[in-house]
Amino acid sequence: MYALVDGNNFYVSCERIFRPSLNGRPVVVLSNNDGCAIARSNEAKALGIKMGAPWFQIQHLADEAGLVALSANFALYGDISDRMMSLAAGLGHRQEIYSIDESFVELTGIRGDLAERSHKIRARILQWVGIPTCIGIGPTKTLAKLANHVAKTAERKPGVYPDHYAQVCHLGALSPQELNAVLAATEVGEVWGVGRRIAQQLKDGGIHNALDLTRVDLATIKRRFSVVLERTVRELQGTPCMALEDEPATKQQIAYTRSFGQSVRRLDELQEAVTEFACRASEKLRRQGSHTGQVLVFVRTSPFRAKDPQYSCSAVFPLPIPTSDSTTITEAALAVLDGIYQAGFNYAKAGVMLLDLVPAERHQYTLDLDLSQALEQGWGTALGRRAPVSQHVQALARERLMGALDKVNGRYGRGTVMLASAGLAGPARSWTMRQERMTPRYTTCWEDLAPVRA
DNA sequence: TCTGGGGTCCTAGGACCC
DNA sequence: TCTGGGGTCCTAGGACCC
Repeated sequence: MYALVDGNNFYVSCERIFRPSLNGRPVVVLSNNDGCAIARSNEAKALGIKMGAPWFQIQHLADEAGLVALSANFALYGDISDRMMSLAAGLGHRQEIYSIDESFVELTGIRGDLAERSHKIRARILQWVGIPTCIGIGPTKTLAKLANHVAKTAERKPGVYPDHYAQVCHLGALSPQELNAVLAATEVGEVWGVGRRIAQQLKDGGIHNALDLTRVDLATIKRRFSVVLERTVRELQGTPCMALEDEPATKQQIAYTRSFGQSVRRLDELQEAVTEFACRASEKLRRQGSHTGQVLVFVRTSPFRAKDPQYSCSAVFPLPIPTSDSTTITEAALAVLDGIYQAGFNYAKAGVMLLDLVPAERHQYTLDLDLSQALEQGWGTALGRRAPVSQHVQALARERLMGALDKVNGRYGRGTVMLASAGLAGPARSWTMRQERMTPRYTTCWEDLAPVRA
């Protein structure tokens, strides 16, 4: 049996902890660049604001309906998430942190009334951290997800499901008739793993709700769609196909991409941005203990500016020796940028992606063969050659330099030490993000600590 | 004027190999 | 006239997730 613990309207709830005056009001949290709504309070949803709605299209609601918009404050959300996760873990023995606001908890071996236990954990998270959550329980992860959807919907929209499923819903405790009623009341597109495209195709085929989906022919689903959807159907039928993954998997690629605060035309500005992005991606790479073998850079104009000439291009720089060194990665990224940059466009976005990741401890040395030597003296001699000792010493020194860089930036703040080609902070960096409604980093920064009045 | 970021997995098709 | 069978690897694109 699995539980899924999910923070309600998570980013908005984080903001409300430190600003209780936002309770009861329509609130949205905006994406980077204050571009569009990525989290909405129930009141904002009631105003008809859709997920991903561009801010400039809903801005009028600020005056008309008291809508409050805030810039995304990921330092705050990450810290609140850690606190919520540690309490949610108390529900069972093993936990998989699935996203910033969701975790699966395995309930195998837990005795007693699971729903009652969940209500207690829920109350604790609300009181100790300040985040309202919903908990769904089911025999598979897909059913736990569905139960969570039921718990949330029963709380927010009365009438769809029985009221007592609100906040905590335990599908494993239902009779077959009750379970079928829940599945029948759930649109097929709400099932985890069924997106917009597949939902439409299923509906065209007469499969409208989750109950319909449990009754399809597995072989047909596999043939017409994929093994992925087949797995979803099995899970919906109660057969576990997805295990709990409590060890976070090492990433296979690492990206740092951003839209610019305003469009950028000049190469030197793009060079600044790409330097910064390459360094940030390299930091992430070192944090997970990997080296990269390929650096990809892309630039593109905005598809929303239909009148602008459009351009989008990317290219890869293969590194002869995998590395996590910021300067090497940046040099590679800038070389790619030189190759793909075209003058005369309004660039809206760029990114650096690190591919072909390998564990840092797996060293790879260049073969450095001298072919003529090999032919004259045999392969053994040629392979026996070693790169000069100085090269290894240099590599070691670089590693320590990067370690020191990360430590300094970790302690004194990001950007304390950086590569000069990233440009100096200030108005000169025209490409930096717009964040005009940012709240303080209440829990992760001394200067931003909330004052308490007597 | 103004539209996010970061991932994963699967599949089909082509290149290539024996 | 008539041209096999089986396999791997890589890439691009599509679908999904939050």
